[in-house]
Amino acid sequence: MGRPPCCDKVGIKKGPWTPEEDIILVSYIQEHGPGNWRSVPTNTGLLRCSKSCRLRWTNYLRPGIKRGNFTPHEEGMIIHLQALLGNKWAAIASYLPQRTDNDIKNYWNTHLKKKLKNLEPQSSTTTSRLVSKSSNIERDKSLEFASTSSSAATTYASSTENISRLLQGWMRSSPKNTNDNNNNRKAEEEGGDLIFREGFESILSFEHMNNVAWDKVAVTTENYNKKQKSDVNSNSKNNNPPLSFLEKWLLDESSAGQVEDMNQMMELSSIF
DNA sequence: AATACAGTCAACCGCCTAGAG
DNA sequence: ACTCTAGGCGGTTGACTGTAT
Repeated sequence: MGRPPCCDKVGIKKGPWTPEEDIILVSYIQEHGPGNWRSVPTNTGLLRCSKSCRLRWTNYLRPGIKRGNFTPHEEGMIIHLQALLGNKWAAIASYLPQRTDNDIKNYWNTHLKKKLKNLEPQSSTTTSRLVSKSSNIERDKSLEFASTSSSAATTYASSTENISRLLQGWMRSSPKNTNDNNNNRKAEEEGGDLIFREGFESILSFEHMNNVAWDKVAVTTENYNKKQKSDVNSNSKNNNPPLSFLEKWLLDESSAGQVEDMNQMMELSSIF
């Protein structure tokens, strides 16, 4: 007898999410906070399984997600961390809070693997040299992340982004924002209200919006912030090394590529 | 213009784990 | 101590788009 499905698959919808579904999910999470995914389909009427709801939230709708091109620094961090941790995408993502594990995994599989393979004959000795090389190659490229390399699903991708921006607008409006969140969004602060408004107006322009409980898609961020707090607490219990060290190492842009040999890499590995 | 091929990425599948009962 | 289940994770798939021929 095989493992039972995570949810009753009869009548479960699959495939890409629609804007309407996103709004329903976002409004529900806004009210109840993320978690208890099992009850989400039941309570919202979404014909999606709980896993699908969780995935959609964590990978696309969650506030603070950065979409689009990876910067050379992010790229370097991913390469460093992949060398240290292996394909532990969730662990790697925990050091790139604006990126999702899925995004990092996709980026690794589609870009970095290839890039490292191409560089391998020239420099097989150290990961960090690879980082340095790849960083240099990309250094002159734009750091902007507004447009993605592929325009796949462009129409709806922008809608998703708008939902995310809307949520960021909520987060900004909350006095409980963490310093980290504030720092991460520093660049977005300029014109933030405009972005918020644009996102909001864009969402309002969707068809079929009459069915959405807009009174629920409202001001309070209490539940979400509570969850965020508890997530911060639970993160302190995970197996990751102290962020203070990694911050020093990873977040110091100038240090990228300065670790010259594998011995140093191994020293770093030993803390894990 | 039509077709084939390659690249990208959102979403699914199934296994693993932690925690509740 | 054991079972059950929700949530988390990594691997993989398939739809879609862009590019080459």
